[in-house]
Amino acid sequence: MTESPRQRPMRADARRNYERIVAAAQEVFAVDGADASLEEIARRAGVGSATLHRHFPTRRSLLEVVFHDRVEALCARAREHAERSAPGDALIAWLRDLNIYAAASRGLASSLLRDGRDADLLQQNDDCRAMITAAAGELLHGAQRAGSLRPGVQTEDLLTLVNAISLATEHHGDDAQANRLLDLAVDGIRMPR
Amino acid sequence: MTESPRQRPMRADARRNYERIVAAAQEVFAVDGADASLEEIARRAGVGSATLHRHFPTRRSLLEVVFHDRVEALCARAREHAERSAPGDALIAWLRDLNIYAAASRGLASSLLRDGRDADLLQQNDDCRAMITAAAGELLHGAQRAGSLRPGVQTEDLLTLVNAISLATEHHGDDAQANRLLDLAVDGIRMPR
DNA sequence: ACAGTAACCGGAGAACCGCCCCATTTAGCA
DNA sequence: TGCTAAATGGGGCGGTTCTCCGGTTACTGT
Repeated sequence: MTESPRQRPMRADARRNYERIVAAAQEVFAVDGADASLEEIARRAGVGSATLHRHFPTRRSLLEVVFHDRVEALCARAREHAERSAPGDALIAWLRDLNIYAAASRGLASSLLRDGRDADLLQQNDDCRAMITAAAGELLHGAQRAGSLRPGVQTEDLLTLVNAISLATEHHGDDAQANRLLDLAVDGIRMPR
Repeated sequence: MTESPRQRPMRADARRNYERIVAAAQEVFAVDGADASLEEIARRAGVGSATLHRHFPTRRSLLEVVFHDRVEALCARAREHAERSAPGDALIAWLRDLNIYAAASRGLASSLLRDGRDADLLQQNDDCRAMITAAAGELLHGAQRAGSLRPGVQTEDLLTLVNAISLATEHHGDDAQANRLLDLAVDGIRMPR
């Protein structure tokens, strides 16, 4: 769905294969999670593995494209929450959305967020991460201005924490646990004094 | 260090290889993390890969043995905390220990905790997990009796949460972040009302 | 001391994986 | 229509986990 307009408009056959790969990846990732076999994706798309690797040099770049739309939807929800709810509630509600999304994506968000930093190959298409960070940052700012958050909470940390919860729970396939853990993190383990 | 006393006492050569493998695994896991190549471990131990797989049918069973000692030390610290500090503080302090331990172990605790549940092969040697759960459970009970914890906090959830933080941060190699995230989880994201 | 036997070993091989080279095909322009 | 640069994908390489099985070796009972 989302193509990258290079300098030249991309040849018709290239475009066709590109889209086939994305479609296949969508299916396979949904079933096997983000660590699915790229070979299998190529096979199902009916292209050689070399073609897949040419279009998507890294696994991450493929994930990026496959989930661009969903991430966009998620960010749209952030805006909705911001309009509908009080700043503090909006952030919390959206964190819940994010958690559900990540859990449903079988390690995807995890993979997207995880090596955002440690990928030395900077400046690779960080689209999804950037969008999520932006959405989170805005909600967080609002909540902070309204005084609904503990001071010193960083956007980066918040995202990593939610991501951590998804990472740890997705293997259990246990959505309820993911929600419990988020509640725990939101209100804290310790009794407020 | 820790051998499993089967029905028969294990032949001398078997014992020797077993220990060589554990020693090699210790080194290799420390360098490459919990997903290190088993082949490499066998190579370094000077045994065939079949021998490794006979002694340790799963990667997890190897990790189990390699980190038994460290986990024991960690549980000992739990007892120390329980004696020295107020129940609530003891738990929090120990969670910090656990977090540091997990971070230092390069994905080990993660791997140990992660598939504790989803491993269908029940009744495989769950030693480490059991020890940690027991230690955590005791501290948690104490803290709960003293009223220092929010009600409804489960041992399982607590461990998973700390584990999640380690999982998410270890790739950054950023201990400071791990600590910040734990603080966040302990006191909560939201302002107490 | 010396079998005999059961336990143990490890090389080789099957079935995967990601990644890349490069001879071949093909789309689009003139 | 014919030329050229772009795109393709089979097949190879080096890696993984895990298993089979013929050969070796440590223990045991006489």
